[in-house]
Amino acid sequence: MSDVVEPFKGLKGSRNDCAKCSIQVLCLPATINPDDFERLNTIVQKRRPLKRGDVLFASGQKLEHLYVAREGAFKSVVYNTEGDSQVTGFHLPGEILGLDALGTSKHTCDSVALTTADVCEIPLGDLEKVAAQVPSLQHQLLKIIGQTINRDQKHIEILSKKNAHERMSIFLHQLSERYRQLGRSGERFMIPMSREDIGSHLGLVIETVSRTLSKMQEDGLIEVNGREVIIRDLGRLHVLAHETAPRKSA
Amino acid sequence: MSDVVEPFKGLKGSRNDCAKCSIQVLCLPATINPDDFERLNTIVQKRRPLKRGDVLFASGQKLEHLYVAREGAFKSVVYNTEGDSQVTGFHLPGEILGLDALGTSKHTCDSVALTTADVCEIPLGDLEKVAAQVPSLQHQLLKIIGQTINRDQKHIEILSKKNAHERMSIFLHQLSERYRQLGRSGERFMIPMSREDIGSHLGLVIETVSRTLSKMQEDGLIEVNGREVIIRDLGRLHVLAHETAPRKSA
DNA sequence: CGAGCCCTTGACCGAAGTCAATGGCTGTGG
DNA sequence: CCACAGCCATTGACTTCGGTCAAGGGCTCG
Repeated sequence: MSDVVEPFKGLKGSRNDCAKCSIQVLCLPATINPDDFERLNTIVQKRRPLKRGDVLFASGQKLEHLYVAREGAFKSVVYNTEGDSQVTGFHLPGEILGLDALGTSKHTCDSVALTTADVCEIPLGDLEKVAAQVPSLQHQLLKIIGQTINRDQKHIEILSKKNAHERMSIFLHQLSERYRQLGRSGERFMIPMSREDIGSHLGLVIETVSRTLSKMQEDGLIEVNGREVIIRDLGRLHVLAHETAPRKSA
Repeated sequence: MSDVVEPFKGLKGSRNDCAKCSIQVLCLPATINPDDFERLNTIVQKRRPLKRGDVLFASGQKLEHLYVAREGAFKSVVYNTEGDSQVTGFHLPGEILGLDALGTSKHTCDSVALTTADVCEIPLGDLEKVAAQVPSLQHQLLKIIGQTINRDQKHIEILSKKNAHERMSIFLHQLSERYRQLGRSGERFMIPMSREDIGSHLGLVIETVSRTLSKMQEDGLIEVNGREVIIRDLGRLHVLAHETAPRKSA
């Protein structure tokens, strides 16, 4: 299922494989020398195994660690007072979790495992200290955070301008792309989230998600069977996901 | 029009008033000692006056500085290939501009002055260096960035769950709150942006923005006259903006 | 004082939400 | 092993919010 986090064959003496993982996220493509590597290594404390439905951190909790997803999938969920929820993002291996709390030092969302999952834990205080000593790390940290901002802004764009079919195309295309980059198949995969989660994330109701998937299947774009998706026409999906087909007046 | 950026009466010897301004944003409420202040002071290079429509930075430009808005208002706009645009955010005095470029080192949006405006300029490279030496500054920087992320996520929530009336209520309420915090009136203000800009930001067309404002006026919630807005019932606006009145199934 | 914006208002229409029925799966207990 | 409960997903019929199209009014600037 995952030969994903297996690089850094050249680096010996790492305390655990989790350090490799966080290094991969935090330092690539920045260069890092063995000394600095070891320094970062010592602060990546441990990993946590989680099972489906487990909460990695909950809204309101004090920010103590950042996490790097190693394996499995997560969703970020915010709850309004009435208990209705909103999925603000999905997270796959190699992505960073916990940035939501940087602003207030308290988490603003729940992070929930969608599958069996596994993360590395990096105490933020320690990370800040090391970052202050290792310029490339500091820079890379800012970069990763910046990418999170870019992703959010892209999502804002989608939600304010795209219709249901476009949203689903973009969603599937992004998912495919992320799996591909993880070295898995980008053409055939199990989606880890429910229709409900997808709908919440895309600002659609579950029925619309379902109908849209059926339509895409009719059109020969994909094949769906429950949580299994096969992309039949990746080229066309790419076009649909990127074309400037505005809903609402441009 | 603005007695906004006038604090720090106790700090003498600052090279320019712009340093005060950026200090206010970057270091409050963190403590900073005079030495560190002076160090930060030296990197805040200059300020730029802009007039309505001027572009502070454009999409694709290399990231060189962060900016702190001192006076006036800005919008962030992204353009898709076809030239249709999307307003991703509005920025008032005291807010930071340019974070969009942290991820790729290139700006991903245009920042356009909506009014006569004024900013401080902080070279990012220098800022990183000083931040590495001043832990409280580094921490504060992360905090501000985190707040940007939180704001984006809030916006995502609005766009995926709120109807037109709720969006406008939230928009007006936020604007009122921001002006209040700047020491201006939160009950009577000129909105610096066009209906077009508002609509783009909220995922609505201009006609809907207009109609909704008219409806709110009918209801005695506000008074509108072109760009001038008077909040007539701030309490009710607050309720409308915060109540959990879901569009789409909770 | 006329052109060009920006904004408002009305009439109409369609995409997506709501409500409701049905059809698998999965797991549990008799 | 079957039956039944509880999800989750699909599909259809109907409704509605907000987008589209069109006309007109008011400001500003040249």
